[in-house]
Amino acid sequence: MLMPVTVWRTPQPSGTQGHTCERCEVRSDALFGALDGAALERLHTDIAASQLQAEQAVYGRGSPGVAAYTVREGIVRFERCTQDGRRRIVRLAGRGDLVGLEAVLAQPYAEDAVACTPVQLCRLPRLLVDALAGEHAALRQELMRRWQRAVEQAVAWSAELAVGPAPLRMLRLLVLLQRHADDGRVWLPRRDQIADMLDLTVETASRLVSRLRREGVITELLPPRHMRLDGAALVRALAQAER
Amino acid sequence: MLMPVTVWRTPQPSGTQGHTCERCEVRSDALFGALDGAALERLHTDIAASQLQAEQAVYGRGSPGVAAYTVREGIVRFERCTQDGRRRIVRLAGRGDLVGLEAVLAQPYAEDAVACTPVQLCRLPRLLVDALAGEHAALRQELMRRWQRAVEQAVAWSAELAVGPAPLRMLRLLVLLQRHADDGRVWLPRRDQIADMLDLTVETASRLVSRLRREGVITELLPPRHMRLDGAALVRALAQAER
DNA sequence: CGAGCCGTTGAGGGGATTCAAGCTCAGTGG
DNA sequence: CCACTGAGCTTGAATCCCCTCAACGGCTCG
Repeated sequence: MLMPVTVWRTPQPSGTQGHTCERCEVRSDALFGALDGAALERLHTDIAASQLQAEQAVYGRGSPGVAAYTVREGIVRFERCTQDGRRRIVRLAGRGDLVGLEAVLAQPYAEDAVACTPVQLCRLPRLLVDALAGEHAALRQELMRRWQRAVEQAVAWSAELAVGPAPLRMLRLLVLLQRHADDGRVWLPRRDQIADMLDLTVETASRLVSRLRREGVITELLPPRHMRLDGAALVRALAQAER
Repeated sequence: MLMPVTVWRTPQPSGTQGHTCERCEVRSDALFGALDGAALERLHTDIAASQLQAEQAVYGRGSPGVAAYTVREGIVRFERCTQDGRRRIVRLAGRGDLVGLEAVLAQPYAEDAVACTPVQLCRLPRLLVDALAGEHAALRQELMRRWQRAVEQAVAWSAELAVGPAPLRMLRLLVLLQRHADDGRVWLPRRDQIADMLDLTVETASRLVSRLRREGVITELLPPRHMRLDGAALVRALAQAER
């Protein structure tokens, strides 16, 4: 099943292989930011950069974890199904985030990971990460920090997006999406995706978006799935909704 | 503020210091299960066992993380406050779980951790864990596994307990509590705590418990905060609620 | 006893869902 | 060219679930 290519402002990668980790634009955020030049030199020949279109899978729940991925550009979502078969979106990852950490433990992936926008990734094979972690204590430290961050994001998701009245949850989602903004253009999920993030029905999600559009908080852009956010109006709406 | 001591069936520790990690009843589940006898010997003189009453704090959000804790007995909850000041319970830990992992990274604790029942803990100072982790790769591996488990539990909480109709969420909570059962006696949280776990009001929580009691799923025991669960009835109720 | 905490139950209202219809837009094939 | 189709989104009306507000009972403790 092939998805239509949505136009999205992403810098083109110089190739699937030819970038150097030393000059990586997300190096300071990324896992290997902790390493020195020599280790990086050895490293970047083993790392493959890949690019995915929106709605393509990064990996699937249950498949053997052979690599983790650094998100260089774009947004990735984590999906899971409840026991009664309804899909739930449980977390988002953006630029600089590390996804599929369980691969480092040689465990199968715990969730489905899917690209929300066109996405650029760096593939970090387990064996490579293992080898480097054996030598570099700083890398081990950084790995553990990543895990801790994942815990905090998961907890924040359930403490912020899963509770309270629907309009408030929607506003909090907008705040989160704004953090992944690309030069003022913010990703606006499809209505059924919003519904699966906030535990709503498509209809309610649609009503909420419509209201925010009328109030000027959201301005939908072309192509679809893009918006501009009025930060001030968002803050105002939040302050009012939290009372 | 001192809490009344509720009677709860817990094996008494032999002392605050004198246990040997080698014979620890949770060793196979615990962090240091990965270590050999010699390392354990050196270890157990540095580890302090402590006992908390129900509702006593293990640690508080923001305070400097100087130690992680292994739960030897009892249940610990993690609390957090939303921006609008309402309390939320975001996760539970039980026998064999490791809490306060962020201390290993010398980070402040991310949440409040509070004993739900009388609790026995082993205190693992950061410096000790750091030192051992430097020497033993197996321990590092186990630490990372713990982090991964924490992520999965946090995700499961928001995917299972935070979504769907209230009766269903309540039943799923019972399933979770059952896993922490102590010889058939299951901890039954106070109504306001149930409310903070499932994002309900106290009244709704009370109504749900009452209904389950009438239906025979729950039998409340003395002293308060104890119950017996009818597993078969629970499964039946779940099957019906998930349709 | 009175006060306060914890739990329970009822009545009423509001917010989200359900059910239903209709819209726009892109792709398809006559 | 245009009818037809399906996906995504929107809107309305009716229903239902959970919240709000309120009162009350049991219990412990000062």
